[in-house]
Amino acid sequence: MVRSRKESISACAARLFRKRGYQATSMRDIAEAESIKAASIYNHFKSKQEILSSLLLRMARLFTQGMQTVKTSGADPVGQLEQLIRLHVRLTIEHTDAIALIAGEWIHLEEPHLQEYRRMRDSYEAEFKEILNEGKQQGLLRDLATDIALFSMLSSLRWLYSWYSRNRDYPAEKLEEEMIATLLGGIKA
Amino acid sequence: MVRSRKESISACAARLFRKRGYQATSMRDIAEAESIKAASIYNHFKSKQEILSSLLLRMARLFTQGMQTVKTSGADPVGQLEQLIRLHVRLTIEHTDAIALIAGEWIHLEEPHLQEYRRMRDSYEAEFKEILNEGKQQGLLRDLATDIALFSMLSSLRWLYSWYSRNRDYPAEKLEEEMIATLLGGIKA
DNA sequence: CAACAAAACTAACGTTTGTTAGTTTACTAT
DNA sequence: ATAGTAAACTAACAAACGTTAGTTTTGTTG
Repeated sequence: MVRSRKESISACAARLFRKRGYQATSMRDIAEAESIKAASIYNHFKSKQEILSSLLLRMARLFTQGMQTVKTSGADPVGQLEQLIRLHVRLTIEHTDAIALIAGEWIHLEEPHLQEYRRMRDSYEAEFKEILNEGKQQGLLRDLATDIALFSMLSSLRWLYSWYSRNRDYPAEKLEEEMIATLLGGIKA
Repeated sequence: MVRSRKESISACAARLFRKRGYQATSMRDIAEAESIKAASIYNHFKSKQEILSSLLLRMARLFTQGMQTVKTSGADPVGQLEQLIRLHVRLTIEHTDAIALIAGEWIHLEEPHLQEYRRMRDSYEAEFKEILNEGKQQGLLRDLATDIALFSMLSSLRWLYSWYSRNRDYPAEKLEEEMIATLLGGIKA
């Protein structure tokens, strides 16, 4: 499989943005890692900002699509939560660098990308919360402060990239099961 | 209570570093927010880097001291975990901006501060893990992958500042109890 | 082989940045 | 009052940044 120069720049930028931060990574840094000159990047991206926004919005779209799949799966709330955990684990493994940017680097998005990103993130979290509430209502989840449970789950899932980076040999399947046990074990009725 | 200019600059920088990131915050930004000129900051700090490192190392020291208090308290492992959760909640409430920097901005620390920060963080996490292992050994905690449970708890605690910023009116006492229920509920035997 | 487009290059621009040097103002202690 | 220190100021520099313009190389297509 041949990876286009554009994709290669994207992956490279994701790695550097993650390691040093968006602002601390210069176009010259990215170019050097690609063995080209900074000006050449502008044949593929119209700005540094576009590199960041394309990375973040792609991840946001993958999560949004994943949520749609889960909600139309017909599973009960607990089953849906399991599917969401698997979604996070898989995206984390497949896009470790890009997903790391979700934790902090999204603040460097400029308009109109920032608004779009926030909208998708907020929708995702709202739908996640809905599933938790439904589970509680159906008696499948024990009584708990929904927004604290939500924030707690999302924190762990958001941070997973960091743990996975230090444990790359951990089998995906096993990681999914452990995450489900850890995150759902405490809230199931 | 009079807050010295130095403390005022620290608090101001923490707020800006959190909002825009360390690299994206200029000395002129901090100065303007303090209604002084950038050069005047150098009467209180010898560099921008020193502002960041003083903020982060202070928080690291507070956590290290808290851990020491907990370990010498004589409580059983579950009691110690409860105390640690309370520690995180309190420090989060008292130092919301500075604690937010722990999530991502520490990567901008330069040597030798970076090494010192990492050492304290790693020690803290190792001692946290020890308590989990002891709890498991004493049959107080159910069987689980210790490092995944550890990472999951720390993720939630690290992210707490974000939730708290959107829910500043939530009573501290109640937040402590909810966090204990959510984080320990799933792992107690 | 000729023609064209894609993608690399060199060179330079205007800004912004952290920091320094030197000077002036404000406050405090004798 | 005066001396001395702390903390503000003005002015400037050298480096690094994102980006642009214009040119050359590379690769493909008729």
